[in-house]
Amino acid sequence: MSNRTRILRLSRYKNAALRLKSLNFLKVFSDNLADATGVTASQVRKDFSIFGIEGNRRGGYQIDELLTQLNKVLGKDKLQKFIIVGIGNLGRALINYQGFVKSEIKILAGFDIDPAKFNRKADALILPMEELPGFVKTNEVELAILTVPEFAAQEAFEKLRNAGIKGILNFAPIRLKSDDKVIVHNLNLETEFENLIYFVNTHTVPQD
Amino acid sequence: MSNRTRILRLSRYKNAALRLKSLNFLKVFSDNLADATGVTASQVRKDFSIFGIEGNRRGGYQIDELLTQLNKVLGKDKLQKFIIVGIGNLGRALINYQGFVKSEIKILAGFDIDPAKFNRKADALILPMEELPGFVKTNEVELAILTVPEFAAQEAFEKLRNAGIKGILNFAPIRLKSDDKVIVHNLNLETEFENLIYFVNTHTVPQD
DNA sequence: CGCAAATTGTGATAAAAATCACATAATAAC
DNA sequence: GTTATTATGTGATTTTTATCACAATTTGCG
Repeated sequence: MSNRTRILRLSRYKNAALRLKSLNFLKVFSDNLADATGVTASQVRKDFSIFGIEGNRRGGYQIDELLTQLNKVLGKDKLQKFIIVGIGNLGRALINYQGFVKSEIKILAGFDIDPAKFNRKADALILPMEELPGFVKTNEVELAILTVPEFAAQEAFEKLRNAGIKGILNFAPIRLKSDDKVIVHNLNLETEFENLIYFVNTHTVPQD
Repeated sequence: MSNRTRILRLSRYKNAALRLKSLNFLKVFSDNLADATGVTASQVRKDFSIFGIEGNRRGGYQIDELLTQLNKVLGKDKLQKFIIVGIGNLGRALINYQGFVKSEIKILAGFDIDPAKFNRKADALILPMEELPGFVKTNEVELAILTVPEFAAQEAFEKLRNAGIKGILNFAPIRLKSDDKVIVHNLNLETEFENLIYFVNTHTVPQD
């Protein structure tokens, strides 16, 4: 009882709660979160109930308490260290992205095979692939982002697997052959574009 | 009978078929596509059947014919023109991304409020926001990508809406208030990261 | 040509996800 | 302190989505 869409919704609730907190709200109700995220109020409550997150009848949810619990469920109560393989346009953008700094996500280093991209400065460390296994071990990294071209994806994936990486966010447009040692989450930008195109062309409104 | 996940799967089938075509395959069976995309063969057939895509019993699907039909359903039988608003790390990466060139997706121009980012060269046109409505009209653009910071998202959205944009791929971490004139597809990278973190931390395997 | 093998297409069935609806509890008002 | 009001939490129900299973059809082979 823990599918992907439900977890995605928990993330959204957390973001909505954070925004309300920044507006000095102290408590929040299921229908506030529902409005902010575009689901029904009972969906919110059901999701919470499945993860044992409780509020007070009539009193709603204390935002601070709620955030603590959501972060705990989502594993954001501790720093999550990533590396990134493939420093093209997208890889570079992610490494420079400032949106994660306030959250518990940190991209420690990038890796590439192109010496022209290497960079030993601490703020945007880019290292040769050969150093990947050592780096992963020393820094106890479990998570990786894969932003290499399609033809290089499977090989890069094997290297990450062998280095002991446990989870990969894969932007390469290919389904990686994996056993269940490594969890791969695929995110294909072209597919997302196509999805939007479909709904615009058919004038139908998807329920997000 | 046309939800988002089903359309996402059609995109994946298309990508898988393209890959097989590049390996000189002429026909493909539902279980090939199933293997390549990680679903069941009957799911593939059911998806096709819902969109009236037919193969031959015993003969499978002719790849060329299948691609034509999938592209038609997905609206990729004609060029889809995008603009992009917000030229930060991610916006710049998408504008420079080469992955779309072979597909029917083209990003015509970027828009920003920062004069330092303006660029009138044809290959990576970046214009001031004031020129957006005119550009959209002249070039008959219906689709946009929104990569501005959270605080600027709602305002940028209104401008896109007023300019006549019909669909928006929104990377800003906020749910935009919209009527049904504009279709908004939200894609929050932090949420995707959190999703992976959850499944790695809980050692559960999501069915992708 | 006729039989065997393989694959589709889809109605029936099962599983999963979302919504409903209401008893239960907390809060506020007087 | 009693009553009225407002939210939650969750079992029951409905809706949606996916799988099963098999008849129908095509292809290949002797």
